[in-house]
Amino acid sequence: MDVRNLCLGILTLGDATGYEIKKAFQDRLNLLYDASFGSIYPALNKLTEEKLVSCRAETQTKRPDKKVYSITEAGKAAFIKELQKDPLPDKFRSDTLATMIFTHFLSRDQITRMLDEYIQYYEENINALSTGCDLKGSPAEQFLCGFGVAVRSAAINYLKENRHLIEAEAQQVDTAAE
Amino acid sequence: MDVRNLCLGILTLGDATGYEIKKAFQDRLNLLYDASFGSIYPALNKLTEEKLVSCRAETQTKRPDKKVYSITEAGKAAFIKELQKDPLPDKFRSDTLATMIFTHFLSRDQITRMLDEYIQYYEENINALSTGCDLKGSPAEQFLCGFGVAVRSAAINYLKENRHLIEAEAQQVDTAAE
DNA sequence: CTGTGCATGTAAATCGTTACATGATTGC
DNA sequence: GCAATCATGTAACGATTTACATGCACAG
Repeated sequence: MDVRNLCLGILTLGDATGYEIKKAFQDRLNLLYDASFGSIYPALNKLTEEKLVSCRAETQTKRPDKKVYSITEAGKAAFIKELQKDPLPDKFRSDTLATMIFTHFLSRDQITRMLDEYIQYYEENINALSTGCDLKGSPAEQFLCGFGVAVRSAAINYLKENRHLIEAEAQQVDTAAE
Repeated sequence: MDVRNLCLGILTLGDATGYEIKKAFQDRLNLLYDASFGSIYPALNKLTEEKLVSCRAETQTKRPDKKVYSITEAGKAAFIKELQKDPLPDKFRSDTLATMIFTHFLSRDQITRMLDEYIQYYEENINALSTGCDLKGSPAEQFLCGFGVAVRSAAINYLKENRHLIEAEAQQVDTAAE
């Protein structure tokens, strides 16, 4: 699923402008996928060319003109076909966790700070998910929200309960260096 | 942290060939970062140019020649400097979860199959982590392993306990369609 | 006799972000 | 006055993957 197909998917939920699609990426696909204007607008132009979406211009007096996109029947069919494909495996990349392999090069304070910030980062994630999903959203979206919260809560718990394992290690290094 | 710096980091743990570094990505950075030969070899050549690693050729009779890389003092310093930087935020992208937003386009069987495969995928992840981290590895690596297992276990639990939320939804659609 | 492991590398293609370009409006 | 929101787009750049190119050894 690339930006192109996700734009198509978002348009199955209702007409939208490129700007609104970008917001949908932030709201509905929150923490799951992000896309910049630099990828959304070209995708939308290409989809229009291929007749998978149609576009009507709305002139506005006090704002720049809008281009409102709607998915076509052909677009809907293409998207449903895309959904049939086997999903690609998840991709996860964490700078913080990769750094932790090399904690022996860091001071205890640095490790502590890194862990604190990582925990805080996950807590912010949870807040963003909770406020974004309370009440509003389809059952599927609530399910996904709950998933995000469950996984991040587990991460926080693990970090809090086991951080001493790598902090203690650094302590020893500090002591040994004296 | 790009491939370049991770190669440097892996070389702080001992000399290695490009081929062995690739394996280290799979073993030590398992599920955290992957890199292909197409990125490792050019990175190693560049690092050699910059004198951050040194390279000695080992001719082998029954195998192609090896190039064994060692990190230099300058390389070690550069890597430690890199570690001081604020880590970039995590990146997570899941095709499967993104697909789930659009479960209303899928049949109940498809949803069930997708969930089964996703759970199985996480279970395989956990097996890979467990076998890879039992006994061997530094405390930091064991900590990371434990983290991976904790997070994935939570994911599996959530999926098992809440899958009915999106499966039930599909049921209703099927029934309504009759 | 076929697949897997060892071993290195290049070039093209992919997919995306960042920065740039433009400009009005509204809230603090 | 300054930041944020609305609104669209292009071009350059970046990082990495994929496919290609080559080749021997060993196990099943």
